[in-house]
Amino acid sequence: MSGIEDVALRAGVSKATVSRALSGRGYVSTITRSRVETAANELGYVVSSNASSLVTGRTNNVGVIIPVINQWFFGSIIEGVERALLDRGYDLMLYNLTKNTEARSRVFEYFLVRKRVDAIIAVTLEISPDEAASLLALGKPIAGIGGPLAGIPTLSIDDIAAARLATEHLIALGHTNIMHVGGDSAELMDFHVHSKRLQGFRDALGAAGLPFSDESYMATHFDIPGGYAVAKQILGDPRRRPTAIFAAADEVAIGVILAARELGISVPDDLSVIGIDNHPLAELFGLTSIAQNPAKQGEQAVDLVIRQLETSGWTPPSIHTMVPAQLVMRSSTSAPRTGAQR
Amino acid sequence: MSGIEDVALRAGVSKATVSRALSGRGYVSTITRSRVETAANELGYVVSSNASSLVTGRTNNVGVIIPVINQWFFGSIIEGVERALLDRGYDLMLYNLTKNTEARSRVFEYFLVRKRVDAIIAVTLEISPDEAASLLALGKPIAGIGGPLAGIPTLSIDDIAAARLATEHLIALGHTNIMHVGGDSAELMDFHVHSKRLQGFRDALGAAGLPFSDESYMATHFDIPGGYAVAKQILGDPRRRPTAIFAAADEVAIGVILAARELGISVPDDLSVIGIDNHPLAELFGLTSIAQNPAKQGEQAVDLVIRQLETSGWTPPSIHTMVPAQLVMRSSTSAPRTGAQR
DNA sequence: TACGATTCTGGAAGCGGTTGCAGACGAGGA
DNA sequence: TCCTCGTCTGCAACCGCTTCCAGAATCGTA
Repeated sequence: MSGIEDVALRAGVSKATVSRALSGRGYVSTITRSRVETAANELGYVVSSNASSLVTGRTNNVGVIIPVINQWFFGSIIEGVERALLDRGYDLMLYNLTKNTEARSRVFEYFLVRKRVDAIIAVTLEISPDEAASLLALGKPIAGIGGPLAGIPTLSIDDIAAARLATEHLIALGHTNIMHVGGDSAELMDFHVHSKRLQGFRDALGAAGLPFSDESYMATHFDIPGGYAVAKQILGDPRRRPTAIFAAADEVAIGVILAARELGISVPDDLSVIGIDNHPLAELFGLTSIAQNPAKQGEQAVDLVIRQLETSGWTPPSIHTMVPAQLVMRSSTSAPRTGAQR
Repeated sequence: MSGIEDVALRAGVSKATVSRALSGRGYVSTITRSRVETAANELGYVVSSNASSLVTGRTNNVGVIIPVINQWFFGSIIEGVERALLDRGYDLMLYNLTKNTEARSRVFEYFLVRKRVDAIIAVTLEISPDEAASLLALGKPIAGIGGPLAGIPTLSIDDIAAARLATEHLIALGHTNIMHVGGDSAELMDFHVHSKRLQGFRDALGAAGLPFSDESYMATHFDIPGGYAVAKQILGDPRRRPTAIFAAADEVAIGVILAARELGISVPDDLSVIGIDNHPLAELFGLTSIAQNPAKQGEQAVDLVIRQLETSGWTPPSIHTMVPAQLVMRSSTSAPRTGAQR
């Protein structure tokens, strides 16, 4: 474990020069720089980031707060964030913020405060005003992925538009009896997502002059079993059965398809299904979907905070950025069977 | 941003005493301690972990190296590790080590070296001897989840026994024509897993006097589409069709079930299917499985490294620990249709 | 009452870097 | 030739905490 002093000795220069040579700051002649570099290599020297941080005030760490890890959307975000951070030489500190208030407050009151991160990325966090305030109070660059967050620059697809797009696709195919299966507000995901996708659904129906009633919408868990369970209910009664279902997430849509198959309901002949996400399993189920790219959103969030960190005075151009989402057509949607409904 | 000096002033004591009071090390009278504590609270003081680390040499960070994030098994491990670490006051630094050699060597040569972590947890890493050596050379506590790793204490289920258990379950039901669908060695997962599960399968067949041939085994991607694709091939030819399939992971098994359903093959009447993991989706598909608990394995790995960190001289009792795995019976396995075979 | 053992506290020396400052040097312009 | 300016380097002062050491106060016991 050699220190900077050893390198200085071996290179025949002072600590200050070693520091300048290795960090690339200040004047160092090329000859000296290379002497220092070889000395450092020979000794296997590597700067103590602690000592360095202590004086510079920079940790080269970014904290990531995320409500779930084990779900495609969130896992992809982490992957994107991790890759982007490491590319830029930053380390990623992961905080899994579950609803469990004990662990939760600990993150806010203990972990985030200790001057260990330069910036924070908050992922679809349903946080209280108090918590948002305490994040802001840290005075560090923050970016969020997900719905608008008080005072924090965020990034997400336009959930309303995506839901409208999905619904319009069904309407364009000729469907008039469409149901929406959305997320349960008790879930960990930012509630904005659920309400916005419902909103987009309603908007599209309204624009097409189609009615919306309590029967047009059901909430469930945001996963395959959730979609399956609710579809079993919805599809059980043939008289009320819609000709199309817009699920707020692909996992839910896949659950719907599985339930339909079990009930002998043909997709898309008897029932069209569309989801949002373009989940890796969508291909296998031929699921039509609205594609979004969480890994890329993660990278963009990293951009947002790193840019604030590295170009002083820079602030994000807008408080909420919408990233694009497009329709990916597959075989789970088609025109309704003629005469089946109306 | 008040420092320890400010607290000392306000409490009317020296920096040394503040340090002792707040860290709980050394003698401090209760009255002084409480004065220091209120002063610290009033100022919103929190120690600079950098400064602290610099002198103590401890960072209170643990690095986690993991090949994939977005898969149930790996996501669960991260969740377990994260929870356990935060419980003990450690932060988690995440390194996603993909096959991509560029990013990979960067982790080994740059990130792990910088004295930023006290210990390392390596998850089912297929690492080269060089890489293993460079990990060991850090001189830090290490624990691994997955197959034996040269010189590194590891932790996993007994893959051979688990595979044997699964196969024996099928044999006990009366199956004699059993196929195994395993992982592709090109996958990111530690290759030991694949070969061991195959080994357990062969052992069980052998013990029951059943033949094993090249036709008894196929490899595929370790996910639902992988299982689906290979099952389409296997089940396509009725004459060669086995009465039971042991899939090396539940995701693969679910792919098999989906393929069987599409081909009109009844599970379990025409085909029994068993997997390993007890994946959350196993319930939905009625999948019989060998249950393991990756989150708990994560916690145990944390135990292993933290214990080494906090009790000097302690080393793990054994180089490789086997954690239990039990059979969970559901509806995807049953006796073969009488007369269907043999 | 005396004395050693314990408890408590402050001074000061680091931990391993970074950076302001000043001096030395060579080059270009007046 | 002299002066100025840009380049290069070392000295030394920190960054904010921990801990060794020594001295003071308190306590228990002979």
